[in-house]
Amino acid sequence: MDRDQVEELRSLQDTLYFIGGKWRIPIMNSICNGNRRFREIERSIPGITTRMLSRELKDMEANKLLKRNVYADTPVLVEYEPTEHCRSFGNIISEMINWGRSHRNVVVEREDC
Amino acid sequence: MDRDQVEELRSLQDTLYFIGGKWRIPIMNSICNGNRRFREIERSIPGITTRMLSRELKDMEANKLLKRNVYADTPVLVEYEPTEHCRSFGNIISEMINWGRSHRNVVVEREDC
DNA sequence: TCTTTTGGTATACTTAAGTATAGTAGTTAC
DNA sequence: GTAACTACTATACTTAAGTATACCAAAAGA
Repeated sequence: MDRDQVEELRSLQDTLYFIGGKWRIPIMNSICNGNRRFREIERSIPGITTRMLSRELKDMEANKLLKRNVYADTPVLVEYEPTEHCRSFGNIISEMINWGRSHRNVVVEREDC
Repeated sequence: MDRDQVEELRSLQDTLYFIGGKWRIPIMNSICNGNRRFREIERSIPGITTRMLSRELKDMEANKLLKRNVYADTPVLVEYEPTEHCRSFGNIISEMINWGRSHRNVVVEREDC
C-alpha cells in the first residue's frame, strides 16, 4: 500500500462518514432541486419522518451544508438554502443517480431472463 | 415534485442502499486498486475486522460485484476479482475521493483562522 | 368551530451495523 | 516443536441509526 492509496482511502472514508446515514444525500438532492421549506422537503422524500428530517437539517446547518433563513412574517416562514459546500456534492449525487439507473436496468434484464 | 425527480430519487436511494455500510466502498476501492487476497485487502483497510470483511466479500460476490477464485494448490489460494459491475462504481469513488480531499482542505483552512 | 397546514420537539422502542475476541484447519519457516 | 501466516467462522455484545407515535403553538380555510 503506497502513500497515495493511504491518502485516497482517508479521503474516501471522510466522505463516507460525512454522508452518514440513509437520508442526508436525498435531503441534499431535494434542496438542490429547489425544495426549500420543511414540509416541502418532507413531501419530496417519501418515508422520511419529521424527526429524521429535523435532525438532519440541524446537523447539516451545523456543518455549513445549508443556511436556515427565518422570515418573521405571520405566519413565520422558514427556508433552507443550500450552500456552495452542499452544491459541491452535486457530482457525487449525479454519479449515484446514474449508477442506480443502470443498475436497475441490469436487474430488470436479469428478471426478464 | 415532477416525474423526473421521483425517478432520480429512486435511483439515488437504490445506490445508497447498495453502498450500505461503512466498508463496502473501501473494499471495492481496494480491490479495484489491485488488492486480491483476503489478508491483502484486510491490511489495506486499517480498522476493518475479519468478520466485516468476510461478510462483505460474501455479499458482494452474491451481488456480482466480484468473483471469488479458488486455486486449489497447496496451500490453497483465494483471489477476489472485481467485475465490470464493481468497476462501474469507479466514478462515484473518484468523486468521493475528490470531495473528501477538498473538504479536508476547507476544514484545515478553518482551523488555521 | 373544526380541520388542516406549518415547523417542528419529545419519548419510547426496534433493528441493523459494527466491534471484540476467540477459535479452526492447514501450511510454512525457524 | 512452536510460532506465524492464510482464509476464514462463531459467539456475544454494544452502539448508532432509524421508526412509530404523539404532541405543541400559531395561523388559515371551510
